[in-house]
Amino acid sequence: MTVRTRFAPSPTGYLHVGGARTALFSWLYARKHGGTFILRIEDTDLERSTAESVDAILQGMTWLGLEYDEGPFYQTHRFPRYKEVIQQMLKEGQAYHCYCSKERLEQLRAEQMARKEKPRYDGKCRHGVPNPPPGVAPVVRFKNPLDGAVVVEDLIRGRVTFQNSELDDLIIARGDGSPTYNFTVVVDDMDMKITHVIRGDDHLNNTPRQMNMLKALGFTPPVYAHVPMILGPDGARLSKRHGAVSVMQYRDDGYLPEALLNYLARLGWSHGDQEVFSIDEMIKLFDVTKVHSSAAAFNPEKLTWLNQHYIKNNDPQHVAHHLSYHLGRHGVDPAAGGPDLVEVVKAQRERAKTLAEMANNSVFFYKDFASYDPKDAASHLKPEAEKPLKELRERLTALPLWEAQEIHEAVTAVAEALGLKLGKIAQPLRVAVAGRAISPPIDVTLMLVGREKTLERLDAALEYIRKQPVTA
RNA sequence: GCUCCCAUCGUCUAGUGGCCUAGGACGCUGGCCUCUCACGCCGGUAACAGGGGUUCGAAUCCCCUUGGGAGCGCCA
Repeated sequence: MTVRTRFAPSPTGYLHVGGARTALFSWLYARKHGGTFILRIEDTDLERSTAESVDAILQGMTWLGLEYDEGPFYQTHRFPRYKEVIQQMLKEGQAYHCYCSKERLEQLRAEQMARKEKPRYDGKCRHGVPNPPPGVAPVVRFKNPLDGAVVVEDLIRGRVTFQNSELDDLIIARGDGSPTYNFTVVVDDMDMKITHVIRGDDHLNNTPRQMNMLKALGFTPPVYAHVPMILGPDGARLSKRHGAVSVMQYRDDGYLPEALLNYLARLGWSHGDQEVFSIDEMIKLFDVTKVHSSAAAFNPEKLTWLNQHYIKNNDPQHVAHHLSYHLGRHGVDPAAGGPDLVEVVKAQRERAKTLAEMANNSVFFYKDFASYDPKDAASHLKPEAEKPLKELRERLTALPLWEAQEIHEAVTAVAEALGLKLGKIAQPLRVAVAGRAISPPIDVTLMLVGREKTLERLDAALEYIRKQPVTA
């Protein structure tokens, strides 16, 4: 039997990290077993579904690299099929028309709540309605078994038993004939021959109903795995007020997709003490069976640590590709001139936790800065820096080769000649060239900035120093 | 309220009856390295929710309590 998994988001917003995690788990499961991963858009809620959300979800999946083998299938395109199955169930007596008004249902619920009972449909129309009230468009309800139990052998939760007496006859088609969620899921999982349903555990309580319908339709239910939800750092359900929950927000904040994937996989799951997993390792080692059954809190610091790890250790070429997107947001096109981006990545990779940070710290390689960092200029571009900088300017101008090694020698030579510590000269130089006291090693920095720009900025700094009012 | 689920450092986790004076990682923190910022390296901090059992022996098995979560829609 070929494994077939699916990710079935409803397009009512962006792809959030919780959805990304269940998508990842489904994808991993399919890849691990040489199966098929299907994307299905559950857009039956016409009110809330939007085309923009579909795009956002697709974009998120693409950025993460979770490519699907089939789909996207849209439930709104499948209404004829749902109608067909509803007719069939009606004909076979597995479903029935219910004429109860919303008012009666509401009252019923209120009464049951008042009696401290679990609110549920009382089955009034289950055995037929002799005189249907005129003008009422009936809904269709599934005839749930009255007794017995449904046992879910959940890959993560283990055996979970539900008594049928706890379940009521759910509505599978609305008054206007449109199918409801729990029903479309059943038909789709059946038609798409889904073998493993990996989804959020908010669906665990829906599972027995879905299994009952599947059985009524003569289909063997798939294997289920309900993954616990993600909590915010404060232990409450992860939501917007915790900050970034959208996958694309993480891209814009400077995270690498593999870092997010690694973090998400490791959240609620582990393989011994291993923290870092390449995609291939995840496919090989990930075991949905070993996912914790308790909810896990999202820890942004650890994600950031992983991101830093990947920035530092991934192929610089790959990092550069993602970095150029962030430089673009600063109005810089690294392909249009300036130092080789890959070299910039190599110089910066150990000093950035995110690509947004790296981009921010790298624009000076490509673009002149408008002003110095005030504090750094005040502490380093002082009169006493004038002499070493002038001296340095001469040596740099005379350098036969513009290489880090030569530059380094020139800088140390000036320091020695003037009896200064390296920092006394490297820092003013750094501020002159980078605009502030933070940059890669000074020789590498100058090398990347280039001789022409370096001398230009050195002159500007000298000029700046001369223009400062002479104070103590 | 009812049904279902969950419970090891602040967080993610290892642990499946003796290897546990509970291990790793993030974070925080002391130190080293150092031209800045960092990286790196060495060290420290901190947990089995509580109570009963079972057992020679329990973080590991059972029960209760407490605490948390989800579901109970003509939403998905």
